[in-house]
Amino acid sequence: MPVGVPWIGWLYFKEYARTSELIEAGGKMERLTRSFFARDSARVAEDLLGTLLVRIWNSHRLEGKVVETEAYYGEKDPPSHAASGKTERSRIMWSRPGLAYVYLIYGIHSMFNVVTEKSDLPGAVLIRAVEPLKGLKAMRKNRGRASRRELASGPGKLTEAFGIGKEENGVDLTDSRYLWFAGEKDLEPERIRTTERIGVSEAREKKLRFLIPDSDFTSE
DNA sequence: TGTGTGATAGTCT
DNA sequence: GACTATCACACAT
Repeated sequence: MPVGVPWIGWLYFKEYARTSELIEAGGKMERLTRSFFARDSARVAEDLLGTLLVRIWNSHRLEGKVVETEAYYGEKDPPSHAASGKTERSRIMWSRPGLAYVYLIYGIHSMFNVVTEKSDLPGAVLIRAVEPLKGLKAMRKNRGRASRRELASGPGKLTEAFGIGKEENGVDLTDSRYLWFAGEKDLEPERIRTTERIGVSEAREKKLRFLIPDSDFTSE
């Protein structure tokens, strides 16, 4: 047997144990389950505010409080990727609720969404900003020397800080060891402001952007 | 700069 | 006609 094999096994075990340790570090927060996401997109977007985005990245546990989201629907929602039917990229919006939908915009920025609604009904919620709580050092490794406010106060910044890219597309957030949402059983409902979505030219009348108005960590 | 779309052209049958 | 490949172009949660 090659000398390297036991080493690789040992490293793998160490990494597994370290990840398990990081997963356990959540305290009283419980992972959000499929039924949470299998609802109307706007309700999910609203209820995600105040929950925790948890990411295990490079043996670090990163946490951020969700402070800004946007809801997207299907055929009758022109700005949605699902509006023009299934494509190679957007087909995941029809899949199981609770999966991550990550796509590239402007060829550079990854956008992190979670699939909503019942299976076969397209829908998603874009996570637009989080308040960095844990793992700020690791986030700065990804983002450079950014202030706490600047680390994740926008959809592209957030994915960069949390190391979320196209590899995370299709990840089951109700099941993954590396990426999920968590919330307390009876989370105080947040004070919420609704506005029109950012960067959409159609369906402006729909107020489908949700944010915590007194947070310093939204994209405004 | 990746993705989707529409135009055009080529191949199969 | 059906299907595929290539390309130019517009535009982007």
